[in-house]
Amino acid sequence: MLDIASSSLIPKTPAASPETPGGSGSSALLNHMARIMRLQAESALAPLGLRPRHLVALSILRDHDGGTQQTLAALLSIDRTNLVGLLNDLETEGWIERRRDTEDRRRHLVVLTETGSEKLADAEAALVNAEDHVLRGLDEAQRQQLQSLLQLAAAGHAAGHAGGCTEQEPIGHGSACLAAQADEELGAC
Amino acid sequence: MLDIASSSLIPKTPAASPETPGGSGSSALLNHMARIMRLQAESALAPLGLRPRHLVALSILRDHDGGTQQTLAALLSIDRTNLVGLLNDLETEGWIERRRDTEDRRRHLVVLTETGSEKLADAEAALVNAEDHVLRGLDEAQRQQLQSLLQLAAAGHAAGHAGGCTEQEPIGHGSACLAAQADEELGAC
DNA sequence: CAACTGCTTTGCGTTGCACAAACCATTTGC
DNA sequence: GCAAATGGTTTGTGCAACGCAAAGCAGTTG
Repeated sequence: MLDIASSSLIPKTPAASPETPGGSGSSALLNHMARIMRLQAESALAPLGLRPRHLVALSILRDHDGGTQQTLAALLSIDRTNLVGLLNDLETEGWIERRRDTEDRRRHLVVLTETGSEKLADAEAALVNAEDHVLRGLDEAQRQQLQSLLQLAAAGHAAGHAGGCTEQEPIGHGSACLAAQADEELGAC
Repeated sequence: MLDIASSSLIPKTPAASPETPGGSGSSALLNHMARIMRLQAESALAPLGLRPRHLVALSILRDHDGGTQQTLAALLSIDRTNLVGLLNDLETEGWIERRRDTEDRRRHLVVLTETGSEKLADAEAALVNAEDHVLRGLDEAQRQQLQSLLQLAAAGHAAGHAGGCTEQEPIGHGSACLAAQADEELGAC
C-alpha cells in the first residue's frame, strides 16, 4: 500500500532538532541550497559574461580590496594555481588589476577596478529575481537575517585565517596560516 | 605605497546593505560558505565512505521518504540519469532501497533503510566539528538560526515544486512541474 | 650567493554534473 | 487492441571546477 503520509514533498520534520548542539545538518543544507542557488545564478549571470565563481571572487575582492594573491587564495580556499587562472579571467575582462607591490616586487596586489565594481553591481541586480525565487520560503526579514548570518560566518572564516590554520588542512593541523602571516605582516607596516 | 587599511582580511563593509530589498548578495555568500563547508565535510565524511552529495541525498530522503525517483530528482534539481547513478551508489551500500510501486509498476519508491538512517546519524555526528569550525563566526543561537532559515528555505523550495516550475528552468517558464504533478497525484490517493 | 618566496605555466587526474540517444517495461487513452 | 506516453536505466560525450605536481622566473632574505 502506498505510504501517502511519508511521500509528500513537504518535509515532515526538520533534519535536526533546534536544540541540537553544534547545529548538525548545516552541511547538507548549505550544499543543497547553494546548488539550487547556483543553478539559478548561472542563468542570470550568463548574459553578463559571469560565472558563479567569478561572482564569488569579485564579492570577496570588494571586501578585501588590494590584498595579495596569497591572501586571496586563502580566503577563497583554492589552490594558488587555480587562483591564477581565475584572476586571469577577471583581468582579461578588465574587472580587476594586478598591481606590483612596491615593497616586495614578487607580489601582486589585486584590486577591483571601477569596471569591476560596476559589473558586480550589475550582477547583483541581475540576481535579485533568482534569489527571490530560491528563497521564496523566507519572508523579507528572514532573508535579511540569512544574509547577515552568512556574512558573519564569512567574516569569522576570514578572521579565522588571521588567527588559525588554512581551510585546506582539516581541523587540528597546527601549521602556520599563510593568511595569518600575511595579515600580521600588513599589520606591522 | 601599500594600502594597509584596505588590505586586511577582515571585511570592512558588508557585501550588501541590510536594507537592500531582495537581499542581493546571498548567492555569492551561499556559494562561498557552501564550498568551505564542503571542503571540511569531505575530510570528515571520507572515513565513513560518504561524499557530500551522498549526505545531501540521504538528508533529503529522511524528509521525503518513500517518494518516486522523479520527485527526488526534482527536489535535488538533478538530471534523472544522474539520480540513477547517485541512487545506485546509495543502494549498493545498503543505505536505501528501491521498492516497486504496486500501483504503477513503472515506478520505484525510494526508502531510507535502517542502515541508511544510522549512517546518516553517524555522518552528522562526524560533521559537528567541521560545522563548528566553519561557522565559528557565529554563536550557538546564530547557528541555530542559520539552520532554521536554511530549513525554511529548503522547505519553500520543496513546496515551490508542488506549486510551480522546475528549478532547471529559469524563472518564468510556465511548463508544468513534474514534482507538482506527482505531489498532486499522491494527494489524490 | 645560496636558499627561500611569490607567482606563473603546463600537465594530469578526479568529481559532479548536463545532455543526448537508445532501450525496456508499464500505463494510458482512443 | 494498439499507438503514444511515461518511469526508469544504460551508455556515451563533454564541460566546469577544482586538486596536485613539477618546473621555471623574478625577487627577497640571511
